[in-house]
Amino acid sequence: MSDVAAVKTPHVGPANPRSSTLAAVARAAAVDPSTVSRVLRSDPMVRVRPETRARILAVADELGYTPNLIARSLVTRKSMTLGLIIPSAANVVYEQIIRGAEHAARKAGYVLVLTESTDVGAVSSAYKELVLGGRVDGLLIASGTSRDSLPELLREGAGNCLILNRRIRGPIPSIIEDDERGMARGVEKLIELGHKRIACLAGPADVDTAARRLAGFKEAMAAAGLSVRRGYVQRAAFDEAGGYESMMRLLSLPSPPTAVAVSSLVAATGVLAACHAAGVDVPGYVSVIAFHDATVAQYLTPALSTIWMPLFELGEAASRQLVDLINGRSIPQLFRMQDPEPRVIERASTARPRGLIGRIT
Amino acid sequence: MSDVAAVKTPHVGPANPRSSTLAAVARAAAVDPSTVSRVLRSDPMVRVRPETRARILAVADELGYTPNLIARSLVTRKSMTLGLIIPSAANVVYEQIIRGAEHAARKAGYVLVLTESTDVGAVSSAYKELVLGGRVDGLLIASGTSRDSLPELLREGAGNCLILNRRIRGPIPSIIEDDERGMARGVEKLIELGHKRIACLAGPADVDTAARRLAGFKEAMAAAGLSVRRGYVQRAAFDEAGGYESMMRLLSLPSPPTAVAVSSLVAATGVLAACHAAGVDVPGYVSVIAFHDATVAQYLTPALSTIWMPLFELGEAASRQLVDLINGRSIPQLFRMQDPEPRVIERASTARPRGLIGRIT
DNA sequence: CTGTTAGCGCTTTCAA
DNA sequence: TTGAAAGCGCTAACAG
Repeated sequence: MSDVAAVKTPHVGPANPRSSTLAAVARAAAVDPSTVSRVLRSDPMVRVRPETRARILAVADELGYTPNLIARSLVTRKSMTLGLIIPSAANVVYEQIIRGAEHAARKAGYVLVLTESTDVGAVSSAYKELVLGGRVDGLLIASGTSRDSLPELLREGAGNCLILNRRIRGPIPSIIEDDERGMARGVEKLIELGHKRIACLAGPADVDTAARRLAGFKEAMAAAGLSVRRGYVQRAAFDEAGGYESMMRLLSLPSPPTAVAVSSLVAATGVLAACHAAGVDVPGYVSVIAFHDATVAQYLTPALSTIWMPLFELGEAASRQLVDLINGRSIPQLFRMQDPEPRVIERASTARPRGLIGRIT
Repeated sequence: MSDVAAVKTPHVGPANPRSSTLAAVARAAAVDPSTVSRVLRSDPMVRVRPETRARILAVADELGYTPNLIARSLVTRKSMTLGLIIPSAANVVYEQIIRGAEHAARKAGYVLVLTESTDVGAVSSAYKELVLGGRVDGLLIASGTSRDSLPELLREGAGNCLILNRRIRGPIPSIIEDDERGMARGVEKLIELGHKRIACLAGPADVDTAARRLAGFKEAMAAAGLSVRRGYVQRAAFDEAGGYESMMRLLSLPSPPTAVAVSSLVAATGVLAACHAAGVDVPGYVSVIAFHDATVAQYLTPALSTIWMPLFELGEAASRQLVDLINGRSIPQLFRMQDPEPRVIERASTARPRGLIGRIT
């Protein structure tokens, strides 16, 4: 009764904005903190008198109460947060994955946070900081470009991790697109148009997706009984400069291709630039098709034909599987997206080969 | 002595990967937890016997100890995390900001997490979840496109927030680029080339940056004694479609401009596409310059002249100021980046006006 | 239906 | 130089 005990600020520290506490709400509503906790989490299993609930809700609202998730995490041992590590957020391809992952995470009650890191070493420290530090319950790893470069830490059973859009040796499960099939669809379309001298502008040799897209190219060529000519497979970085240079090399070949399948949408921008610089007409002289689709494709000159892949769905599936993993359900070690299927979007950059123009219908 | 007390799992919950605890390290090193804490945070103020320190370090390493940041946050009341809310990570413009913000945050000992949200309502709930929930110490808000749309919550003194690249009425401080100056530089360049009939492809009327870029356009025109013709200011969304449609409208004018200053790099892609579709040569018939620079600009057809802005530096400054704010230092209510200065990067999309070709020099 | 009792893992006075 | 004790804000048994 005589204990006036004003609210004390125990540790000084900078004045961060802080919501009132659960205890304060309890006091004001004249109930026990545990009751407030039950009501506010609206645990449906728990029965509380409507009148009490109403009072608590009213007080909480009046006091502008927001639960301290840090405190909650400490006791529940879960943060209800998923982490996504990406090499670069600015890639139109990743954006679709991000949106899908975000969507599915939210649907499962999780928040998604992104961390950029090109550096594979950073992935390992992010794992320690985020997962072991308790800030996220699981990690989607879309970074670490090369096939075998994930550090030991991750290869030796880092829990609650999922490799996204990449297949890596080791115990961590992966979820990937059917890159082989996607690329094969694109090449088949080129073949269907009448092309025989088809080149592949493949990505870096040590990148898993690049390898699988190249495999799809080769499969489709072989299936049609077409041979891949010398110099028709060019390795290039997945960026504009890589596409530009590789295309220049292709054009300088004694007998250049009549069509090129490009492993990356960004690189394809460089390919078009190279053709323009070399005074080569697309698709008159050479057809171009790119892996992955995005809005920008239809605004390039000429509008770029693309291979649409289920990127949004990949992101969704990744979040769903990670949540399963976190909840102790078992998930496949390697999941390959099969649905919806890749499909070719024909725009202005593909046409019948130059040799055939005017000769066939 | 008889107490064998095996490690118990108090609450069941899914088996999240958990590092060993500080208490475990203390036990193994036969010291008090507080001593371990002191050593591991390597507080330089605190003096501990080298021998003890070494032992603790060794044990911690052996046990693979990673501090639980959640627990630490609960007591220190800081998460050492900064949040960045962006409308879309896929924009090349934001990428530069993100990198800068990340860089400065890390330098100050903070981790940066991104959250995508176009929806302005989501900004408000993110504030509650992240800042009030204690998950981040401060928030950089680059979202909320329209000038006045930030919800009440934010306008009435949300602490530890900084509006990034946007000026919004209300108590929250902002940090912006000198958009007026940047756009003016671009227009001056066009004027210098001899253009008089210059149009501005401005962004949406309710977006602050768009308004300021348009202001810069008008200033530069007025300063040169040039009038802005009817229909020469087009409003368009900051995307490819917006640029495309607006350029088409400009081209259908009775007397079309000889040069266009475009408020957005993404929209400029649409502008080039429109010119191509309309059979209009760039820069022969019309010159195009775009606000903001990125790698892709030099690979468009034709290579796009741009106005380079200090985006990386903007991100850096934003993080720095937010950290200051968090630490109780005062920061300017409105900070306008002045350094480094905007500069025009001339590429192939700008040239002397068609009327002057062959007539001057 | 609600209160009591213990902590989650860490930091931080205050003593020794 | 180190230990003891208290507690951050919340949840989750277990009683009542």
